[in-house]
Amino acid sequence: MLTLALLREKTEDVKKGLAVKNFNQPELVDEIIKLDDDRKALQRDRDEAQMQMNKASKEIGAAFKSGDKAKAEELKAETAKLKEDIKALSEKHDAALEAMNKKLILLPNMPHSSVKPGKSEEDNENIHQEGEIPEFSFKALPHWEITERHDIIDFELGNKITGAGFPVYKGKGAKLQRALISFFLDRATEAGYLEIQPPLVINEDSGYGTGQLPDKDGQMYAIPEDKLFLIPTAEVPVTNIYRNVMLKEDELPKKNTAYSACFRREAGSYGKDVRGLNRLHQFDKVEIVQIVHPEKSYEVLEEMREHVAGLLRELKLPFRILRLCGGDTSFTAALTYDFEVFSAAQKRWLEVSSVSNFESFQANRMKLRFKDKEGNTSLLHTLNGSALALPRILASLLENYQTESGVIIPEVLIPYTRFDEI
RNA sequence: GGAGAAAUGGCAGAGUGGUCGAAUGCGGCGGUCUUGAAAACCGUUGACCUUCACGGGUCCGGGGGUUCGAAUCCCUCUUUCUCCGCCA
Repeated sequence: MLTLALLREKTEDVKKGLAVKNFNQPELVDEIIKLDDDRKALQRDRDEAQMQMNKASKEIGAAFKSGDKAKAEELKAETAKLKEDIKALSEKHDAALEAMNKKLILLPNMPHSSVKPGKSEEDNENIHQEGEIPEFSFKALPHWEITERHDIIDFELGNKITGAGFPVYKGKGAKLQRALISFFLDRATEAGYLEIQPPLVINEDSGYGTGQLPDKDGQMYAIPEDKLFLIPTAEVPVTNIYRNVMLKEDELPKKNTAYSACFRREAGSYGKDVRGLNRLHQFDKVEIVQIVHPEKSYEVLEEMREHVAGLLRELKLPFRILRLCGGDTSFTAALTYDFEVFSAAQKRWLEVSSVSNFESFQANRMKLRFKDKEGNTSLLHTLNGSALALPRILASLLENYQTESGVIIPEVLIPYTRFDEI
């Protein structure tokens, strides 16, 4: 959620920024400011009435104490009108506040100045590419054939137990997955992140805090009976650790990492994109989250980007980094880098990580603030990134590292898998 | 799942209808003293909204109610603790 101060001070800049994100209701900004003006006027009136009421109550109390019952009763009669006024003004005030908030949460985050306009993923900017794309002297198999040949991931079995998009990992497939999780968590720990095991189920307040609610609930699996949701990413429970929190400046930065299963309904997905491990309803991911001083967040974004790049380098997977255009940058993000690995048999780039700076957008919703040395409070900045999402890493590992007879395990993973080929 | 008790400032813990945003202690910050530190002593120490400012308003787990007036009474939800039951 954008701050009212920003809307007021930089009204035109905000409108321009939102246009980069293809947000087409600039008039909302003016409406919000107008509603806030109304609200302030109503608050002044209500506070004035409340003050008189408080004064009268004290006088009544004093009258009773001094035994002047008649005077007390007289004063009491006078408060009736005040009471009505306060009630009416309060209701109007609350209505204006609610109307304003309803509109305010419709505004997406402002994009960073480096974000270029654009409609979709086609307009994303390729800013970096490295690693060698493997060549095969034999016919390379897509990962879903490799997994079937070696019986390490069973998609059919998942269909039986749950439905499409819930594969069953078996034997070396399960172990390779576990190895990757441990590898990623260890690297995050070495980089100073505190490992967290969060709940996989969240309440409405948490969904609201990170922006999945109120209007993206269609992407989450819900448990309506308990008003709970399965997490779409560990970002949600981990960032919500800091909901309604006041940190001290010297506690910054807060660095957390978490492995979790992630659940996504992926309503509207279809076609070849969903083949094999490319798009699942349940998948594993290691997430990194940082809560930082507002002046440091872009520096930290680069640090996180470098962390993710380092993982892919160690796995020796060819990858590229995209700076997302306005249209593809999520509602809550100011700047996002996507990481894609090349999957050698499908001959496709697969998204394996998304690293974003949310600036104060989430912090404002969550009331996540810090107190500086002068005692002033201000909003913190939040960032997160996948480091990394497992299924597509697994897909490209299987495809890129395949031999005619099997799959070689990347060297850095062997201490974790304790086998060197499949 | 059943029965009971509780939820107050960073922490501990008073406060059962009236100048209570809240005693006291600890902790934090500033100062006196000291070569320095400790101890002692003095002062200070929550958030939010509003105002150019003075000031005003709100907040004692969340929500609602009674009352001229609620931390205090009532309803409800949540959480914690104790006992019983069940259980990885």
